[in-house]
Amino acid sequence: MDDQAIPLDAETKAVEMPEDHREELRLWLRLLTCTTLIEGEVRSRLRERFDVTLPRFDLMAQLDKAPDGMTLSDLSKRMMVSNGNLTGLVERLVASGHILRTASLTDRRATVISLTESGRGEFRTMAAEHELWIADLFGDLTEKDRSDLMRLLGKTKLSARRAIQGEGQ
Amino acid sequence: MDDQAIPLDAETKAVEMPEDHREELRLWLRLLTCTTLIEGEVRSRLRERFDVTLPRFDLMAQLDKAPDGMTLSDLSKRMMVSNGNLTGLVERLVASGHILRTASLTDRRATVISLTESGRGEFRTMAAEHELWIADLFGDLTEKDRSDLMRLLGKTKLSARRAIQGEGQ
DNA sequence: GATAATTGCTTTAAGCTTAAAATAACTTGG
DNA sequence: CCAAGTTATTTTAAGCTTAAAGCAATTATC
Repeated sequence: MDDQAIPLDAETKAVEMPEDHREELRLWLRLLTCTTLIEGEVRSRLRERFDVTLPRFDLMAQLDKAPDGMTLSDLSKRMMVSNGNLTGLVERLVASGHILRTASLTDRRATVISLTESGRGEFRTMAAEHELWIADLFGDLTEKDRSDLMRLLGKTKLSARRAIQGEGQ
Repeated sequence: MDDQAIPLDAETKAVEMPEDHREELRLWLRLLTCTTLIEGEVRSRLRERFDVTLPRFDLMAQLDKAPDGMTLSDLSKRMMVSNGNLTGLVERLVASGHILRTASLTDRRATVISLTESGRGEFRTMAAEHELWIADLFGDLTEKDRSDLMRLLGKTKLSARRAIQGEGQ
């Protein structure tokens, strides 16, 4: 920690100098800005157009991909939200008739959640329009931009997972 | 909606066929996943390490960049959150001694928010460590990856803004 | 088969977030 | 000046979100 009087050569500097990571920070902030911007717009359009919240839409989107339903734990992992969060969300969606709870046949702790007929219908209608919004929001990117971005985000995802997994050691 | 018997050539198809935009949708979901993943990790480290929430940290980060303080409206725009949201957040940060409210000299409606001495000190300590976390989370990306990603996200940001601005017409 | 550890879910308390409505202060155009 | 419109902020109601604690059911281990 105490700086020696002896001057450091470039190589030593590269190793010893505390690098600044402002570039990564700016990258993170831009990533966050993009997401917040798009998410906010989608949220507001879902509300205006269908009077539905984003979390509700997200939950239904997961269920639409699982014709036989999913347990709360599966949903929790897929949606990356806490278990307790889902309890309330599911409650409200059951109350509004969009989803159904059934006791699991194989595990008496678990409940299986699935879309009702009308829930699925409503979701599909919203999803079709939602897809167009997304296409428009990303509309100025070329095909190549999109595939490059996809690849780089894939790499980012892996990097983050590595950093997160690695910490517990 | 009724399909004609006459087969469409490729060009006509490209124009008339309702394109599917699953690619853009997957891109959006991946963007969201990356952000959620990183944001969740940062949130949890801030809590464990400094017992502070992400919104509090974000607010202080804005203030640290504005030595003379900012009004609530400025903060609201920068942080992309609602005005009402800030009222409560600011209240709690004042209560904990991190920030200060002063009446604006030029506008009696407005209040100027700024960091206290200790608030700034605490923030800088957290920010230094936070920067290392981010560097680590993005650590598997090369210099080129990062600059490519930065550029593509910049393009995405502009595209989204265009789509959002354009809607009001 | 009994004990221990894990898993699935709910509850709780606290805080975050939004949209919408309300209040107060400022600005602008006659 | 003054009415009309805008801007800065707060309040409200509803819902979202998390972490942590707790309970019940399952799985693993001996």
